[in-house]
Amino acid sequence: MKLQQELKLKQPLMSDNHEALLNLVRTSTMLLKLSDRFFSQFGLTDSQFNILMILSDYDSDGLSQQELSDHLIVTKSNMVGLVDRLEKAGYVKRKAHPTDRRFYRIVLTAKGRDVVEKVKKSYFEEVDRMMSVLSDSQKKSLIVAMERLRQYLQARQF
Amino acid sequence: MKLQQELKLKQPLMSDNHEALLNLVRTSTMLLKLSDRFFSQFGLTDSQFNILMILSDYDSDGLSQQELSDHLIVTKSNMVGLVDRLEKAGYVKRKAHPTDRRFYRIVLTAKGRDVVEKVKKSYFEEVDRMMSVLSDSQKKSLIVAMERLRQYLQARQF
DNA sequence: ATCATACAGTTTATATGTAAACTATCTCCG
DNA sequence: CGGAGATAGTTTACATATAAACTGTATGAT
Repeated sequence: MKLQQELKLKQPLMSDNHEALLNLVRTSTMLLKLSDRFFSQFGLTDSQFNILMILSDYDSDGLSQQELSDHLIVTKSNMVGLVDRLEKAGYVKRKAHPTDRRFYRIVLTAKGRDVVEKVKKSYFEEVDRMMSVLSDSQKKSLIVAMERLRQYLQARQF
Repeated sequence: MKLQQELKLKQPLMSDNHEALLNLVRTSTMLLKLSDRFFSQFGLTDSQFNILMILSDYDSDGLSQQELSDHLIVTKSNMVGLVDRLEKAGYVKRKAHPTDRRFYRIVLTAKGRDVVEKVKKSYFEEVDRMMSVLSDSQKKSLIVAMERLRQYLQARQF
């Protein structure tokens, strides 16, 4: 649906730029809510799943909380609570760094590895269902445009 | 930048669908953070600005908290705090509905109208700067794809 | 050697967001 | 009329997110 209708605005949107940005943000919000609802079946949140996914890619070495924060682009203060809850649920462990006592190494437990393997599969099926309405070329153009935009925003230090 | 590098993943992403979704969400998050940082200059948040924008489109009649929730796709329980803070800042007022005592009508104060007019102009300039790297046809394709995706997700009741 | 500086993690205060249970009010139907 | 159900807003409990101030640890330069 057109954004002007969705927002029930009396006046048309200001510019293509604003319309593109709002469409982007609004669609992303929708996808995030649907993902979160999907993960709630498994007692997980979107953020928690993403952390488990990244850890499963690194496995035995683990990552520090700071490194996890960098991957997910969240503050390290936010990561404290995220890891707390995952640890409480038994999915990850804080292991002491062998030489540097400032660090933890966050690693998946066996339980955590099981959960992420189970959820990963059905989440990707859900993603396929959600995104199936876009053509291959629409998806490719979208990826190119998003990469270009992020590249630009980073380079210009917005 | 490619997502696989950004996420420092050892393994490539699962599918075009997942790559498209992650690009979308990640770029949106970035734009939201930049917008929020922009609004913080004026002591506002992104959500607060959006509410003021919608109210300025409706003006004297105002909207109920439920209607505002519907516009912004947030729960009515969330709207309570948002309106509380805007009221405390003196930007909006809760006016009693003339006939139905369950409702408020949320209206802009003079101060609220001033703020939104001032911020709106420079925000749209900021949006133009942020989005300027995309070509007109990229923006148009993006808008079309996002509308199509939202339409589909709504129709399929995901 | 020690002292300044940098770095990892935590805490606190604040904002946004959800779901579920609650209160107050309204409306409609028998 | 009067009660059942719908509706608007609130509260509570929780998760996520930031910024800023803090603690503890490591490192490097003088």
